[in-house]
Amino acid sequence: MTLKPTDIVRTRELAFFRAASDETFDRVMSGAFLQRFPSGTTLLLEGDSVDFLYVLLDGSVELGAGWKSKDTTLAILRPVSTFILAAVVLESDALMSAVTLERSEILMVPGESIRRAMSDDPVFGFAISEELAGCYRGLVRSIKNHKLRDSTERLANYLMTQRARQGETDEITLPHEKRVLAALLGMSPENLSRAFAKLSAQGVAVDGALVRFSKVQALERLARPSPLIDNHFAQSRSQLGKANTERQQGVLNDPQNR
Amino acid sequence: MTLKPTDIVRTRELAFFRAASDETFDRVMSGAFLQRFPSGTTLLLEGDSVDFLYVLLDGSVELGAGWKSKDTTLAILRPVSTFILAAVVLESDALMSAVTLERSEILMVPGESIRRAMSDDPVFGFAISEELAGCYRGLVRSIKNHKLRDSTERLANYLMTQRARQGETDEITLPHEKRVLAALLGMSPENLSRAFAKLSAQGVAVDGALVRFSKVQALERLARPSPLIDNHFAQSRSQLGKANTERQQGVLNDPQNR
DNA sequence: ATCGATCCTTGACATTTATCAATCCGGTTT
DNA sequence: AAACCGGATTGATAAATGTCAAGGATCGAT
Repeated sequence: MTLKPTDIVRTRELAFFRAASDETFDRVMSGAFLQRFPSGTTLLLEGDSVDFLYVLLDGSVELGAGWKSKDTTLAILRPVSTFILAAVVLESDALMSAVTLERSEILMVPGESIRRAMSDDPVFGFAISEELAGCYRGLVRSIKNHKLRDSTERLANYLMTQRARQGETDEITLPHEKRVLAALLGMSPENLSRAFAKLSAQGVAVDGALVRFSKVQALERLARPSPLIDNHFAQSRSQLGKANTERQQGVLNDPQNR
Repeated sequence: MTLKPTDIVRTRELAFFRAASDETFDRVMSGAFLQRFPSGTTLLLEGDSVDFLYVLLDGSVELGAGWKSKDTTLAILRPVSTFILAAVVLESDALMSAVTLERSEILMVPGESIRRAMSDDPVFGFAISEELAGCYRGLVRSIKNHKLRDSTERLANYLMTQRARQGETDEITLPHEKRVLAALLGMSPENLSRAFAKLSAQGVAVDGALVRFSKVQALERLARPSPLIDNHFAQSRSQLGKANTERQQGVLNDPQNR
């Protein structure tokens, strides 16, 4: 599949590619190629040795892992974002599996190109460090979210985050099926239903994918969002001098979340 | 507190300092200084803006976080290791608190020195990326450990890891108080006691800090350690061509664990 | 030797979450 | 319209974990 100009533009939206010189960028992209996958495709299994950086340009991808017949979702990615960067930098095996949740368009960049560019272009190298640091901090937030909050509190904060992203309105649309959302929040679908039911006391009304808030303050009092866990404390778009590369891994990796 | 030659040597044990040229290393260290802290000292609170890379040279440090009157331990560090590297790279606030668990010796390196060296010395910059990638993968392992295993399984795997590190013997010494160990494994001290009791069926006998194994195979069958979660699958020391920079964050950050 | 502090253990109980089964609902096919 | 399907909900139950309280072991200081 050949690369269209529009794919190039979207790829360059990534903070660490924006930091690269044109020369570096062109050299990295010269070995890259685009692939389209149907929904439900396993892109990689944990333990696979892969030497490509994956760039999700369209669709969505679930990162997960399993052990002893149990499975868990670690993150859901939306465009434009990358995955298995850490494995590429260290030339090691993937620790997570990746499965498409819908038809997806994915750019595959040879790992060697990335590593060479890091060595050749210190600005690019620094930007990769920033990206990795952001991913790391996203994981720290995710762990705190899981270890410090019960399922209802996680849902409440998820709703507050969505609300912040969808414009502080009192009606939002859930971007995933509820069972996917449940996996993302680390609970069973049954418990997600019950968590929604509990939040009716805080004025949360669910109708399919639509969620309406009638008592935002009560919800916020329960959610108690924190800038040290949640990443929606909008540096307003304008004052965003330095790109925020942090990822809300394990809660939602959203391109707005830079 | 002035820097002794031995401190310099120990600091250089860090993979990313070993990668640096002498010139880079000297420049980074020129602004650094050593501090000694008694046990129980809070080095930083989550949310603090700090611009130092902390290098633990002696003692041990607990990284933790809290929310709504709850607290959790994220990792326990032993020499030689660093913390808040990600915050330094991104010039942002700490997401975790750090408290000394014993009298500790800590080298503090100005963040600006690190960032400048990353830009000036691409080899050093690359090594920092490797370090960050290793920390990231350590956190992924930690999340998998917590979401896929129950408390008894986590303890069983912790014991297997310690056994591997202490030389595949059938008697090991726990390196922490049991309540610290409980926090590290994400359970209450009470449940740690019960988990030990359950493992007596697998031939685990506890006597204070001493743990004896009489049925290693049974224990291993329950623990089912995996190279995709646990990091003790010894690349034997000799074939260790490339340093393994991965950190077992949240389980134990051990200097052997490179 | 005794006291006291700290840590560990144990039991009873509450809470949280998962699991299983049944049902419901919306949309599509026949 | 009837049948059907997948996802979502609800209820009942079980398992895992946390909390509270009491008691026991250990160690150091007096």
